[in-house]
Amino acid sequence: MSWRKDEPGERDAPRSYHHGNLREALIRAALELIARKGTAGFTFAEAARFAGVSPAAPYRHFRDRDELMASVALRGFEQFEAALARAWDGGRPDAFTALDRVGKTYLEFARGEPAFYSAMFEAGVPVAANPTLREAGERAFAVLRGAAEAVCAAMPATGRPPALMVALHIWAMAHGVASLFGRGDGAQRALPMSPEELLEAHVLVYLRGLGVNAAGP
Amino acid sequence: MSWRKDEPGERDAPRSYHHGNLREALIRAALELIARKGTAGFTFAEAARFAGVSPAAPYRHFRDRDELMASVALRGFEQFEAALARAWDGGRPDAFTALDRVGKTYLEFARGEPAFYSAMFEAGVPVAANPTLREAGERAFAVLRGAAEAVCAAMPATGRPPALMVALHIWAMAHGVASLFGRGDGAQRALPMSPEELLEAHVLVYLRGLGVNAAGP
DNA sequence: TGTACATCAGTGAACGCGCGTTCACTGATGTAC
DNA sequence: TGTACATCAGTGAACGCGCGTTCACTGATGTAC
Repeated sequence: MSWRKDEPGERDAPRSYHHGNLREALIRAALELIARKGTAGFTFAEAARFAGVSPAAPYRHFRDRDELMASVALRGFEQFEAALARAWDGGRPDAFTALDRVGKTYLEFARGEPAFYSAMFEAGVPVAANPTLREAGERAFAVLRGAAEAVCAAMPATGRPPALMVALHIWAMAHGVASLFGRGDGAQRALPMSPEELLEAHVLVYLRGLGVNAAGP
Repeated sequence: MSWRKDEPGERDAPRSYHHGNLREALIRAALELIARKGTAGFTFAEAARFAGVSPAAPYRHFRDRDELMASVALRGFEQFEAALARAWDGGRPDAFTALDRVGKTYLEFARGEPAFYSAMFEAGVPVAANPTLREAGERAFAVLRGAAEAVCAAMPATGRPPALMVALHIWAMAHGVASLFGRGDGAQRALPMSPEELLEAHVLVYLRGLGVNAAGP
C-alpha cells in the first residue's frame, strides 16, 4: 500500500520491504490487542494488520496463533521474573521489607500488564506441557521461593515450616488478591481497602501465624 | 432433519417442533463446549448445533454470545453459592471444621466445574457492570463473609480483626490455590502436596496469625 | 367439548465478513570472490 | 571496491470455511368463547 503503517505503535524504524523485527512487533501487537479486547478477541490476522504487514507474514515467525500466544506468555514470565527479582533485591534491607515490595510488585504487574497476566494465567496456554514456558514460570516462582527461604531462615530453627510451602502460600495470596481485586479492567469489586493494603495485611497475619515477628526488631 | 439430535446430551424429552427448554439446553451446551475447548473456543452457532436447533433459534433467548456467557456465569455463581452454603452448614459442628469444608468445596468446584469457574472468573464477563451478576457473586461471597464472622466471633473481643477483611483473605487464599494449582485441566504445576492440603495448611497458619486456635478446645 | 384465533418458538435459506492458510512471487540483505 | 548470487522475509491474491445475523415462514401451544 504505502510506506506508512495502518496503525500507530510501530514508529521505531522507517519501514522498508523487510520489517526488521516483525517477531517483536507481532508480540507487541498481540499484547496491545489482548489488552484492548481480551485474550479471546485477538486474531492472527489482526496482529499482522496491527504490525502493518500482510496476513501471510506472521507465518514466517509463528506456526499459528497459539504459538504467538505462548510467546507472549513466555515474554510475560520473563518480565515478571525480572520485576519480582528487582523488587526482592536480595532481601534488602531485611526479608520482610523486601517481601512486602515483592507483593506490591506482583499486584502492580497484574494491574499494569493485564495482557501479560492474562496470557500467563488465564488464557489456557498449556504452560506445563511446554518446557520452555514451564521453566520460565519456574524461574519467576524461584524468586518467591528465595523470599520464602529468607523468611524461614529468620525463624527459630525449631518448628520451621518447609520453605516451599511458604513460597506456595505467598504465591497463592498474591495471586488470589491480584486476580480477584487487582486487575486493571472492570473486574473490580468494591473494597474497603486497596488491594495493596489487603495483601500486606494478609501476609502480615500469615507471617505471624508462622511465628515470625515481621514488624522487625 | 430428523427426530433425533445431532449431538448427545439432550435426551430428556422427545423433540418436537418446539424444543421445550431451549434456554436451559443452550446454557448446558455452552458449559459443555467451554469445558471442552475453553471460553475462547465456543461460539453461538456451535451451541445451537449442540442443542440440536437451527443457528437462528438462540436469538429467541439470548441477544448474543455475551449474554449467553453472562447467563452461564450467573448460573455458576448460583451453584457456587449453594455449594459453599451446603459446605458451611451453619458452621456446624464448629466454625473451623466448617471453614475447612468450605475451602475443600471451593477447590472441588474449581476442579469439577471448570466451565463455570472460567465463566465466573476468567472469561472477562463484566460482572461488576451487570447488577444481576454482581448480586449473585455477592451472595456467594456472603457465605465466606458469614464464615469469617463466625471465626471472628470465636476470638477474644479485644483485637478482633474486621470480619470483612478476614472474609476477603479467605477468598483470596482459596481462589489463589484453586487458580494456580487446582484446575482440572493442564494448568497443573508439580506440587509437594495436594491443593487441599496446601489450602488447609494455609488457612491454619492464617488463623493462628489472627490469634485463633483452630485446632479446637 | 369443540372451534377459531393469537402467540411465539424454532426453521431454513440466505448474506456479508473476516479469519486462517496456501502459493508463486519479489525485493532487500549479506556474503563470496 | 565492485559484482554475482543465495537466502529469506514479506507480498498480495486467492480459497474455503464457519460465524453472526436477518428474514419471511411454519408448526405447536394456549386461550377465549
